[in-house]
Amino acid sequence: MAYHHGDLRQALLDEAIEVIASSGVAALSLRDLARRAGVSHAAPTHHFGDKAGLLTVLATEGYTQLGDALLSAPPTFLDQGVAYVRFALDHPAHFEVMFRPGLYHQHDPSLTAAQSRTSKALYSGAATLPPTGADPRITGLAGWSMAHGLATLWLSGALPDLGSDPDAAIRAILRELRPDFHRRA
Amino acid sequence: MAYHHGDLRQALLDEAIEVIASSGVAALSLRDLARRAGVSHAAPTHHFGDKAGLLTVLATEGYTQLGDALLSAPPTFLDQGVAYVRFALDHPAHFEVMFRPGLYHQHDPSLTAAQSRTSKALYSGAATLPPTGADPRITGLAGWSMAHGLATLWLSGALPDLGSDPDAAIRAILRELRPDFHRRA
DNA sequence: TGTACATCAGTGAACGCGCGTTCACTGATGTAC
DNA sequence: TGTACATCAGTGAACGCGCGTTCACTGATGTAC
Repeated sequence: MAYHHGDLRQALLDEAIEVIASSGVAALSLRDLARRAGVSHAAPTHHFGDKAGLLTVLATEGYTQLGDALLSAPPTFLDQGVAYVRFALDHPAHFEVMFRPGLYHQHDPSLTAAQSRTSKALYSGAATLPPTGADPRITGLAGWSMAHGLATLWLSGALPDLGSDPDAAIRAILRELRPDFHRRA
Repeated sequence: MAYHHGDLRQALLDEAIEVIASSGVAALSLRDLARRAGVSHAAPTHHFGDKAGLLTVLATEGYTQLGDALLSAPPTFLDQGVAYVRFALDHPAHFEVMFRPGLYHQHDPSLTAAQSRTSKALYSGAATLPPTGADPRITGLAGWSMAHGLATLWLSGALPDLGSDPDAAIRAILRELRPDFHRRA
């Protein structure tokens, strides 16, 4: 094996994603990542500074990718909601880390930039719902809560089996917010 | 100090709730609990067998109390939804443990009994919403997702400040599911 | 009322473990001339 | 084309730590007679 790994940084991130997705972030250790990458246990420090540094990278990646997904979906609550839940199911490791701010460097500049971009996209999605007299911020929170709760319950294994077409199930559930509107559309 | 603590079991549970609420379940250790209770570090084993045993007790308590809260609230989606979110905010430690089944003994009989009682209560709440043509199970999941997502986002600190009357904010958000129905009522 | 004995609750020492981080180091790579 | 040198990436030993669990034990409590 060569002394230089080639792309150790990315390899460590990939391993971390795998570990978190299958065993949760609590099971993550730098030494284990190094072991999996076939490298000495002190090597990761070189790329991330410390453990929180590695998780900061994952959180930033997560916010960026979620932002991309939201911005490239059709600008309707339903499509963006599906995109949100899909992101969580497809990238459970990123999703888990993102919502545990205690684990990473919350004030990292590129992290906060990604966060604010994503939260703007989030609110613009809910803004496409028809007004009902309520404060639109309330409507936005309702939509976000619904998508987030669905994703969270799904990932925690609390949901009953939803059949063979998860996307259809997600859509059907989200549609319950303002059923008349979506039926018309 | 007396050799016998008096009610060490409950004292350890109380300390655990405090630690989890303020630092997360990842920060929980049996040795730390023993230290806080002023007792030798091997004492907890005596009452809970192992760490997962202690968390099983917390999860069971949580499901029981959540079930109580749901069953004693008025039988409407809105009231039960508020009860759900309130439970999460008032008992964050229980709530956190409940939805991390990897941490406790999932097949403990009194745990599973509490769980099934609570999930029945949960579905009966959403069943009070007016039918819209959708499978009622779908409507139930929509309502549950919304309450759960709101609680989760709130606890993770992701939400913007919701003002001085949290209960009103919760109600306003949950009302966005079927606004017409609730307005009429 | 007194005594023997079983049971229960908590002790403290020891086990083996994996962890994050620091450190002086060495091998590999790339650049300047 | 060759050489000196700086920089970079990874090594491996060591640090100090807290953890869960096991174990033989002892002090306290309660019960039977």
